[in-house]
Amino acid sequence: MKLKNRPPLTEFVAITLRDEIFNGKILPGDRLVEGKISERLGVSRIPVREALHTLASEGIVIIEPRKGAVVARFSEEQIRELIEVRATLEALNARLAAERHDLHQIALLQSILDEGTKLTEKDNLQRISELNKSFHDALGEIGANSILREIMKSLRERTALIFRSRDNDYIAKNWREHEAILKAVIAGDGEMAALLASRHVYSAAQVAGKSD
Amino acid sequence: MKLKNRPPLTEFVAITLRDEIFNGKILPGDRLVEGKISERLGVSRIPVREALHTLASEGIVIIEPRKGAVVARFSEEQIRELIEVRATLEALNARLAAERHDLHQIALLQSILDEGTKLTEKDNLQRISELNKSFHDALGEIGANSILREIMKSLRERTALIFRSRDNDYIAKNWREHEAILKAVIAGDGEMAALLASRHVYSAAQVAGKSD
DNA sequence: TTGCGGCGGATTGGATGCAAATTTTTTTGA
DNA sequence: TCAAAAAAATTTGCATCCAATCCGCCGCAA
Repeated sequence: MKLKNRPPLTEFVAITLRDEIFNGKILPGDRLVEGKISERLGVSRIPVREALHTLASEGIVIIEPRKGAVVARFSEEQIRELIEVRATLEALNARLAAERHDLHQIALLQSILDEGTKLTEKDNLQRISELNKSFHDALGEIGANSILREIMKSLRERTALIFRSRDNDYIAKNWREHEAILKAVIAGDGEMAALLASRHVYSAAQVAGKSD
Repeated sequence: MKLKNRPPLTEFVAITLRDEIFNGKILPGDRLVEGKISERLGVSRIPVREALHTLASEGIVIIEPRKGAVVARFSEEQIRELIEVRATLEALNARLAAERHDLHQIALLQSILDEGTKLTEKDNLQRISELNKSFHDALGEIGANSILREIMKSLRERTALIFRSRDNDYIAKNWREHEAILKAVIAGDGEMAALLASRHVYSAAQVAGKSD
């Protein structure tokens, strides 16, 4: 079969920009000027415009009519709100995963967790960050609610934009919490899984937030 | 004097299409061809494309690269998922509203409900449908979580796309449930408000779903 | 100095045109 | 007769161009 399916430029632009935003090359509040970006990436403004629209729908950039696009900045209030919603949805997802109780997928989750637990000892931050995503992805797949998954993806992206700090203590704590959530899921204890997942979000937010 | 702040055409197109979709002029599964729409509305394809993207981000149309846009159709599975997520978030919002307990805004909500309760007796469907929206909007404002509000807007649009049937019994039942939710909010009983709001979603889904 | 109004560059909104891909129709071959 | 291949017609993706608008700068007057 032919693999002609060339990905649209707009997607390339969206991926590139998302990457630059999450890697800190473009900072919250920075303007995203269509002309500059199109020139830099060697495409016309059209795919850039569409990519900006896509990023806007994901909530990581804000477009104001006739003003242009800027990387989203979140007020303290919005951060609180984001956490609140995300905690609720992570809880829902964890509950669904626990109630579904698919042994095969749980095994996958367990393997991811095992690797992560080992890695916390030699702090390979890059790999752990990947595993962090894998953990959530897998949990989302088990929860098996595509609507939920889509919404949480957007919420995670936005929180990732806010919380970038990662120290070793945090990573270890993070994995202990993941482990606890997994155990509840394995045990089929939906209530517990939900509670832990919710607290996990608040806990992560607290670590990343202003130190007091 | 000067017509500043002229709304972008893309917005006009988006509103028009949304309207046509919700009024059944365009049905789920129908193709949305850029050229046809642009010709029909007397604009170029560019604003149409952007409008389609906007609708896609709201989940009411599906865009496949190089294939075009189609009004979203939902599988039984996706409907179940939609209800599940929406119930959880409506519950969260009701709880937040109850806990917030803003007397001024509660009065507004009460007035909306009073009108609705009267109207159920003379079944003015159009007005009631508007009030239904007002009720949810107001509750969302009291809940005061902008992130949540945005997500629920999208979820409600999608469920509205699915559940169109309205008979008088349903409307009366609907308002009784709204009333119960309101009372819980007024009493500041977050748990109860959450529970009722969640059940309300399932109840509405059941009425609208396949009759058994 | 400070506020105000207009001027010019920068930037977004929208139109048009064309190539590539997709869908539909027609033709062809068993 | 019908399925597969080829051709035609749609339709999308993208580039380029023009108009409308915004923003900062400057001069000017109070």
